[in-house]
Amino acid sequence: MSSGHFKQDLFAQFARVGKALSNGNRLELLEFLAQGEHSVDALAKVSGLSVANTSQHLQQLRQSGLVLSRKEGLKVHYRLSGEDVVELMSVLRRVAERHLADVQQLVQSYLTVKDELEPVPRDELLERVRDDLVTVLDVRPPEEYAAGHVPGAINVPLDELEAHLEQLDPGQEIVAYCRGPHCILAFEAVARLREKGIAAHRLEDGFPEWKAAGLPVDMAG
Amino acid sequence: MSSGHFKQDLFAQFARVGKALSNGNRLELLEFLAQGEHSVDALAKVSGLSVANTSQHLQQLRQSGLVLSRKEGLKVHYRLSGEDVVELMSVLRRVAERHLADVQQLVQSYLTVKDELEPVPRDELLERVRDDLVTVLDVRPPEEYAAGHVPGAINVPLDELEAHLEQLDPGQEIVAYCRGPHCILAFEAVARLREKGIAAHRLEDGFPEWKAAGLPVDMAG
DNA sequence: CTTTTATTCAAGTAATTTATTGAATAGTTG
DNA sequence: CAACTATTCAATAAATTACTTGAATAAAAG
Repeated sequence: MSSGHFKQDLFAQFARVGKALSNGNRLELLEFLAQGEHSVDALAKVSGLSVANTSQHLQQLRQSGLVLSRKEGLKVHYRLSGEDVVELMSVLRRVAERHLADVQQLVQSYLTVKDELEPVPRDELLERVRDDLVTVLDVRPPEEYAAGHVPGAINVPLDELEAHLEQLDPGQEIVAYCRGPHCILAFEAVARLREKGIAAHRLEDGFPEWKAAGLPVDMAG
Repeated sequence: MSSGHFKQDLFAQFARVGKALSNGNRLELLEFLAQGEHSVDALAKVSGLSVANTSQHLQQLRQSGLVLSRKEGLKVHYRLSGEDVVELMSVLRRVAERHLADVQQLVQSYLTVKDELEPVPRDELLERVRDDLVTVLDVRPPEEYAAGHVPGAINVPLDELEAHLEQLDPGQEIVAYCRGPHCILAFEAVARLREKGIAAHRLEDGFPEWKAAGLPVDMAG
């Protein structure tokens, strides 16, 4: 049993997962799936890809083991195959951010205020939520909020931020989060709140990382 | 500043790292690099690839930020750009093993004894080493052992195992490790030792994971 | 049973990737 | 400086990937 091929076969299998991560559009689809289950055409809409193309990418993801699908009536719903996929994406992000100058440049030019925002670590937020010291804002679309959110968080999509300003306790600190560590929505929300003189911070990562860390999650209402 | 392209640009960058992981030969090179620094032709030899091909793969890995290089005389030495790359490989492995049936099958058919070996977790080994309760065997080639190993470990390449048998305290438990969680050397060593009636176990992962976890490491001698 | 909707399939094209080969470069050694 | 060694570069062929287009399914609704 020449085990000489074993190593190569095994690495070839690992490479299947690597291949799934080798395309930007697939990574974007994975980030949407990390927010919760989505149908093919919902994913096609948010990603801006054609339906056929989206379907093909999703099938590749399924073959690589990163997602699972479920048919319900006309629709096919895709979801991540486990929380470990969120962890894989997180580590991929971190490695890229640490070792690729282009990523550092992109983050700097689009998320300029990054350093000034003093992001709040997950555990710290959890404590402050328990002690009722902060108002937590979920700035994602309502569907994603409904599929799961940080306990006690209020869903305020970015374009409704101004309308909700008056309902917020101006004395209490605000922490905003969205899809992930590089999601601009939370950055933008914090920037706008600070313009109004409100003490606002950003959660270090987004909801998927919160959930993957095993922290408590609220659904729907 | 239409930030609409930001997300796509960012994911395209992350995909550069994914691309680096999308080829089995590159993953094998990364595993060798996780044992320590290596020159191009050393990597070409161990991987069985042509020198030119190896060089090109290494350049791709460098462009993706996963490895760094250093020229010394005629030789160019490549190394991982950080311990986070080891973590990325670990998570990739774990995800593939958990969600790809083909991987489970491969592991089962080549590492059949896997379940019987009762792998020892890192922290547990560290304790037992401190209390001098175990003999630790590093079954990798001498060069890799020299570049770093578990403190107190004895370097016994697999083909010298029989010769060293008599030097081992038959009463004391043995823990063997090699390059990583799927490296056959340690599996093989444990199997042979057990045939001789010696109590032997396998370290859960290999040396790179031990080092990446921040546990103590000995060099050379 | 026809129409509509959501998804997949199949075919085709352009672009990219992998590995091979032989030449080019840079540093070392006799 | 001529010969040698380690690495990279450049050109190529074969295979794979990404996306588009239009047709094929399959379930639901009229």
